[in-house]
Amino acid sequence: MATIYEVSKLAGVSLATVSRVMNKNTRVSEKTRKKVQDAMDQLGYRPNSIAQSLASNRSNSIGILVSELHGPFFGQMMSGIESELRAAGKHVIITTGHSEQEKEIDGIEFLLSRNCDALILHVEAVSDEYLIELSKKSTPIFIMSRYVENLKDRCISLNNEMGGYLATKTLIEKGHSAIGFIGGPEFKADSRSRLQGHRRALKEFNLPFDDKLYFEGDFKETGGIAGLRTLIKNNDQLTALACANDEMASGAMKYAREHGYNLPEGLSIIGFDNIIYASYLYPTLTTIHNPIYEMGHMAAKLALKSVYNVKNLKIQNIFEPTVIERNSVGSV
Amino acid sequence: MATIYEVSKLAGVSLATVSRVMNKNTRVSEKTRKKVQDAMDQLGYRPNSIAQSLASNRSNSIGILVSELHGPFFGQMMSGIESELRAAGKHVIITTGHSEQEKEIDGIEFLLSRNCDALILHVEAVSDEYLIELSKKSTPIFIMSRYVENLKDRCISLNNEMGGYLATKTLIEKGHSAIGFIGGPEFKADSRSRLQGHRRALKEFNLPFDDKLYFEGDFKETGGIAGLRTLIKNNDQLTALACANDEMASGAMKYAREHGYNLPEGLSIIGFDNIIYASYLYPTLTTIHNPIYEMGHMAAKLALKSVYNVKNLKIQNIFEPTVIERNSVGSV
DNA sequence: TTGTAGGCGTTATCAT
DNA sequence: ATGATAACGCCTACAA
Repeated sequence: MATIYEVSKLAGVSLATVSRVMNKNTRVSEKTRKKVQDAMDQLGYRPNSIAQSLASNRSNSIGILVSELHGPFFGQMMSGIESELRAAGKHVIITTGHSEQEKEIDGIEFLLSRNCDALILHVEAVSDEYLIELSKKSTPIFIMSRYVENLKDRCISLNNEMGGYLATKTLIEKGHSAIGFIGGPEFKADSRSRLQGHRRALKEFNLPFDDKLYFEGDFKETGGIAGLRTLIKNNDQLTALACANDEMASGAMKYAREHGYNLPEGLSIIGFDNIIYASYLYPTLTTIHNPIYEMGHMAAKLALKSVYNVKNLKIQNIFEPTVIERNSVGSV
Repeated sequence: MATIYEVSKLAGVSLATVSRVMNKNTRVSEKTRKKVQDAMDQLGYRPNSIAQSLASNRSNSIGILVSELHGPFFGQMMSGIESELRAAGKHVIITTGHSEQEKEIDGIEFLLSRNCDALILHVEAVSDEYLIELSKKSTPIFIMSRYVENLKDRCISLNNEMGGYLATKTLIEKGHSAIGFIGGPEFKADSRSRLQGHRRALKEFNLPFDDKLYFEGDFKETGGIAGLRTLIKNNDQLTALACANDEMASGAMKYAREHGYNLPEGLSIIGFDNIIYASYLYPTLTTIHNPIYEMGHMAAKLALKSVYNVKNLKIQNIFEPTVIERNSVGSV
């Protein structure tokens, strides 16, 4: 790879001048600019961004930490962030935390060591305190899909409580009263909020919260299967089920169908997230829309605004969920 | 952030010694090692990997280029690569090409400029010649899910032709003869191979290939919908449909159901890829398994072996597809 | 075993 | 407008 030195030699100018035409800020005469440009083209010169980064303490790249690289949720999120950033000429460096504290911290430190200009984090295992400490360091951090009070203007999150509320309310309004709830892992704040919303809806309609109708799932298909099996065992009067995400809803649908339930007549199911294939399921899944792609965009905008001083960006920190009515919920 | 210089000062040793304890290769006395380690801990020292990379011309990270960050296919692929690499202490830098030549090249140059030790590419728009040229440069490249004859030992790919063949053969053996085929975009090599396999199966069973029963889709749900609509218009005797990927199969299933077909009695559908939610569909989708996660693992192993000299890794360049029988294909 | 010093490819601060 | 030259933080011969 050609270096700036060879370019300067071929163009007959100094290193500094070459650097100047690359970073089209300072003034260079049109004539020398052309000379340099020609030399660059001729040598097929590409700046070494590592060296740029070391010298300028700027990398034009933003670190992203997600729990997993697969799955519709993270896919949408990463896409949202990347498309916005790429349009602004910035790059992303993605790494994973696997929902484990040690790996999350490890990932963050990797990103930091790569001189990222900012970090966009979707972390689940790390504590609020850790994030607050981290935010005091020089690299700005932004938090996706999690609300930390002390860092609220750096968080882009969904009103999960409202989502949980809407899900259960939707079922109640269709006449259901024996409603099961399959939640996510309780160590995740999202899970707790969604459950809380469920409880609020029950309360509002004077329905009791029954431990026997609650199951702590894993946000995966298996959790939906195990959950429904358990809930049915606990209460065979069950007519409706709210799941804290669509994967679990899909698992529950599968279990229900395999055990002779007609959907939605025999059992109404509502999901959460509105992941891409919710509409591919049969019956198509009624669910709570989680605008994660838009939230990714917004996190990117927030970074662009506060790190690169891009102007005219309106920031919205909290997104509201909406009900997507499809065919998996029936009236009783 | 503390630098190596501060560590050396605090520990009372030279820069070189600190560097040595970091890169635990050369010998350092246990005593000084401990001194240095203590100084590091005390300062919360983290090496700046940018500087390391510039100085050593090694980044311990591997660049990955995928078409999109979302979607089950790429998710599985990235996960496969990342998990293998992470276990070996290497990191990934992911970027996207969006199936456009310019963006793919742009992405590759970004990765190159970040001093990646190797590149794992899933490129669709760039030419074989470009890849061959690229492979001559100093950064090794490995190619996912695409077969380039001159670079065959650097390719990890699926036998797509066989997959296409198996899909159609499966339908024929269930008694179908009026078989539609919704392919992927023809500029993609995968699409062409799958179509070719379809034609081979037809030929083997003495069935003619009929232009009216072929539709060039887009590998998305919409392609399945548009495709089935067109094929039905062209031939109302259609009893079976092979789709070049599961997304299109899912679109076709949706269209079919909305137009009064019973599945699979009225229409048999087979997909391709066996993406995660193929088994969530109703009826569960019979499809061709594409072991993309394993292929990701293998690409990572290939990189580890040839770039970092990791031993005892068996490399398999071509993977064979298998038929996954579920419930979307019926007998006629 | 440990230290010295030059170099990695840029940027940025001075001069000129 | 352009050119020297010192950083940036680390690695790695070469010396000691």
